[in-house]
Amino acid sequence: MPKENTAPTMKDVAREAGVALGTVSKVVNGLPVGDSYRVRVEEAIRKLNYQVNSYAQGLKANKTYTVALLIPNTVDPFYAALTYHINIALLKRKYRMLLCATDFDPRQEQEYISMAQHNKVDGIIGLTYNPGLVVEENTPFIAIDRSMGPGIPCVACDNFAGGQLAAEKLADLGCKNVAFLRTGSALVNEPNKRKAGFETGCLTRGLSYEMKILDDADSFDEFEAFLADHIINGKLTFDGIFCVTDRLAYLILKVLRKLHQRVPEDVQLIGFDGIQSFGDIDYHCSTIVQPVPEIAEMCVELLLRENMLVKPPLVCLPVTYAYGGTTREKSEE
Amino acid sequence: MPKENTAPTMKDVAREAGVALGTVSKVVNGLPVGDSYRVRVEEAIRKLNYQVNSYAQGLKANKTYTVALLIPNTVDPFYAALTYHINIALLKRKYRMLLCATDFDPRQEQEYISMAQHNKVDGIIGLTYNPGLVVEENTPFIAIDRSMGPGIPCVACDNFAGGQLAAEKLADLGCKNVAFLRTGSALVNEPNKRKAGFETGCLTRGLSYEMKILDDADSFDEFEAFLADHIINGKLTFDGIFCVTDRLAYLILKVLRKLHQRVPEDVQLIGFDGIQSFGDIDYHCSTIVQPVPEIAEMCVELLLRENMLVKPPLVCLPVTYAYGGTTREKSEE
DNA sequence: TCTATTTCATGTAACGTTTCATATAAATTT
DNA sequence: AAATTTATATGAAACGTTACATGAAATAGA
Repeated sequence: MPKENTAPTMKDVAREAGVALGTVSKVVNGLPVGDSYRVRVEEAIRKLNYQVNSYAQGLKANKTYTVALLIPNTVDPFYAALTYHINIALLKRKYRMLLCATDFDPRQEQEYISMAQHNKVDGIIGLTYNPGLVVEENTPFIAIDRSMGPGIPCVACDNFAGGQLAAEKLADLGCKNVAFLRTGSALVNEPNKRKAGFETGCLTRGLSYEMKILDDADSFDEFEAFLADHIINGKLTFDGIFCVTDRLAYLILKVLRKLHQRVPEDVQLIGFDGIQSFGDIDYHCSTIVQPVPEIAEMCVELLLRENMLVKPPLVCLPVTYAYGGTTREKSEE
Repeated sequence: MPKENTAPTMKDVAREAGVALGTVSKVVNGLPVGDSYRVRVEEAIRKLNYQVNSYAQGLKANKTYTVALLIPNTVDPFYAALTYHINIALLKRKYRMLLCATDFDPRQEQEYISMAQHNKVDGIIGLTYNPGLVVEENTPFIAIDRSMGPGIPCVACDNFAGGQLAAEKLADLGCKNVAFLRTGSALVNEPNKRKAGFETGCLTRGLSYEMKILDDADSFDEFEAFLADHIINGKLTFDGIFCVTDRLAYLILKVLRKLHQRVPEDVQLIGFDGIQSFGDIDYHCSTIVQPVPEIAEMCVELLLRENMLVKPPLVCLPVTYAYGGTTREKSEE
């Protein structure tokens, strides 16, 4: 009779089915077992409502079936979307996700990484900004949006192509004079290629352009000063602006409103990331959309891939453009 | 000499320090040990960079040090905020969080709950809407925003007081004729008290009011029809609107704009939840703010409380009002 | 100085799995 | 029909902990 008030164990199943412990283990793991045995064991499992204890499995196998997600927070919509899709991709493979919100704190980032060496997680998917972060080459680590060094794959959207696409869109929509706006000093990360891509797009399409880069994030005033400087006779000299993130686009939209510039009539605005209001209602702005579900799937696939000898240093996934009200659309596209 | 390529175990520490296994265990768990032993063990721990294997601990103690969070997704900003703060509260107590995104699917909700009975998690914090959900009385479960039955505590903000506060604010700001708008058919949940609270507030302050409740979420057209019906000579008969969520307020704001009603000049709008753009920039609308960090802390505290005999059926946490641009403020408040 | 008592480190068993060497029964060969 | 091979179920050991019974050393009492 199974013990009171406790989940049934393999031993209980073995007793119930009248077979040996090892036989139950084989059935549970899909290894070859005589049919009559298999049937009896399966019946006992159903009767007792048995489920394997994956912590005991992990102890034996020296695996934890847990992957840590290192991410600043889950409140920023882009991080939230990544968290959601990575969680789904992991659960699909019977892995748990240990959520490690680092709040951009280098100390916490390093601490969580040291966990991996201690076999507390089987691997890490990390979106980090701390330039001094040390990840040893043999650590099972997948970096998002940043190359961490040899042997550590990086997954990102095609940031260069995204920048280029933004320039082309603005050109298609009739812009002549455009600007690129950026904040953040994280020069180590892939998203910096957005600038280069935009520049290339502008050159290809003959757009005249200007670049404005600030170290501080959310520095409303400085951008206001910059844009105010480019107003002649009440009219902005730019007819198109590409912001490095949707978050920045949100701020710039407010700046433009304050400066009495109409969007998209006077100036068209394109952001980057594909953030949606309340997670799903509509796009904050016209934007270059990152393929978040695909990025998530790729991170998990790479991390759990058996043959880790084949480690691509960088995987770029394609971006798309989405209309979000801050551009003048030619047609229904 | 410790084994190659493997995290050091207690055995390694014991060998290094020249003490018995049990002594190391005691040191690790802060149990009384002779000073000379403690020093040697601590030194060995530092030298080998040892960390306990909490899966082995859990196996022994029949605990997993893991709590499941059942939540529809992490993309909706309110869910994202809860996820973030619950994660922090759990990590603070050395517990892991298993994120279970249910996507509102009753099958998944029930499946994750059955996990708890199988000792795969030590407890569950759940934000669910499925009315048929079965949670047995002895299950360690804390429900958010919904009473699940006897023995299952519910944590929520003070929804009634929130509704009342919204009515009072609108009255303070000079409204005479107000409306309450709501979507969603989840009549089982605590947030329904927002309506009763608002009604009470209106009666107390002598506001005339109207209630509009739709089953479908996000039914832009129906609300547009409703509000259009209340426009006389181009002017809305309401001078104040209370929306059951910030999400709905976002939609209503669009409806009002379409109907050429100015906010807050013609009509003032108050939402509920305290959602901020991009997680932290500014409030979407003037709103009743839920104390999300406190809700998270309370859920975790209740779930992990030793003496679970003292199970309060319902814990209400206080709400506050925040200005978010959709109300006419008298002063700097 | 010798026994009685206390103190505290030791080492073994157990938690729920998996794996592997062993044993048993069936199938094949001669 | 006896001997050999093959197939496959069995059960013990091990994974890294904790808890408890054991025993050795140190202190106190006479």
